[in-house]
Amino acid sequence: MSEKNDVASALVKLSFLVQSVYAEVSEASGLTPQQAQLMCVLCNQNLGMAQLAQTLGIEKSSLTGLVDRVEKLGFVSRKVSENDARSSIVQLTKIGTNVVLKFRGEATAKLNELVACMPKRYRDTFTDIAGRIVTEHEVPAVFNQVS
Amino acid sequence: MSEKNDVASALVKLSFLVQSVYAEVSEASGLTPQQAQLMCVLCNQNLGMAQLAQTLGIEKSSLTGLVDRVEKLGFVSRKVSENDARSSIVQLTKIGTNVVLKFRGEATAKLNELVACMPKRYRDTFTDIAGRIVTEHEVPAVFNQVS
DNA sequence: TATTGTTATACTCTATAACTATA
DNA sequence: TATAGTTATAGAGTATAACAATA
Repeated sequence: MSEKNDVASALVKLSFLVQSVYAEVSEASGLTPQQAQLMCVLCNQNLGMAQLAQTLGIEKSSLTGLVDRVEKLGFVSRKVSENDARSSIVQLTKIGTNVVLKFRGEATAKLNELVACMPKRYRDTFTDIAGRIVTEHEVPAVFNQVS
Repeated sequence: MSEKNDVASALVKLSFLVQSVYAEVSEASGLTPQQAQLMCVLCNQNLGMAQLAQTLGIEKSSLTGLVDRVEKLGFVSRKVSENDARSSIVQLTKIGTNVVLKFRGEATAKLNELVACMPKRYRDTFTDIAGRIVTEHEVPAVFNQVS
């Protein structure tokens, strides 16, 4: 008995497929997926380490090294908060902004290719349903808009 | 301009949501996601290290440690191939089989919950479309059937 | 000589616990 | 005392390069 019609199986396979695209495009930008995710979060907002860790769903101590490495690449920088001398605000650099925009563009293109084989009507339906699923659950910020 | 209707964005968010469920259920079984994936692949077939590495998309040298750790947990075992003395065949142990079946059951349940809020008609449509997407692309084996 | 698998080494990501500095 | 962030330490996952054993 095949399970091609099993929702769970479809979700898992699809998610691994998308993750592989995400990883591939990250690498093409010289980033790990986690670094790309970090930079995507910072597209919209400059955040302190604590907020950033919470947004990414990792410990502050884990974030320290992650930011260190991306900072060493020159894509983000820390600045001391004006309101609170304890707080480090992390922000994209000029180069970092370009890198993440390129990343987002390429990822979007590759993901669109993934569904390009389907009729538009199907794509719209799929997008609608997928959108409903994610809006009804807590989803980590991973692909923020530059708005 | 919101991008709720953007396919790429929906795909990424959905994939991270599914990955978080996969990770959560793995942990509940005392496994890392990679260990769970390894065991899922072995549900259907006993494989040599080279084939297993290829299936998982990692280097043989990376697989050595991964199998070591799962073997230490008692969930898989290596046996020398009868045809080729160089080859180690990896197989699930009795306990390992129970663990992976439990993992699969819980993951399936949690993933079904994810779409439980949607009318059946929508779920079926979504499953159909997602199934088409993955069948038209190379998807790593991550949720094999026990058949 | 080619293939199978392991070892050595290095790096990224992650967590927990302990710490410093500031509020 | 509580919060922001870092450091120390440990372990998992990964890759590359070099190696041993077998085909």
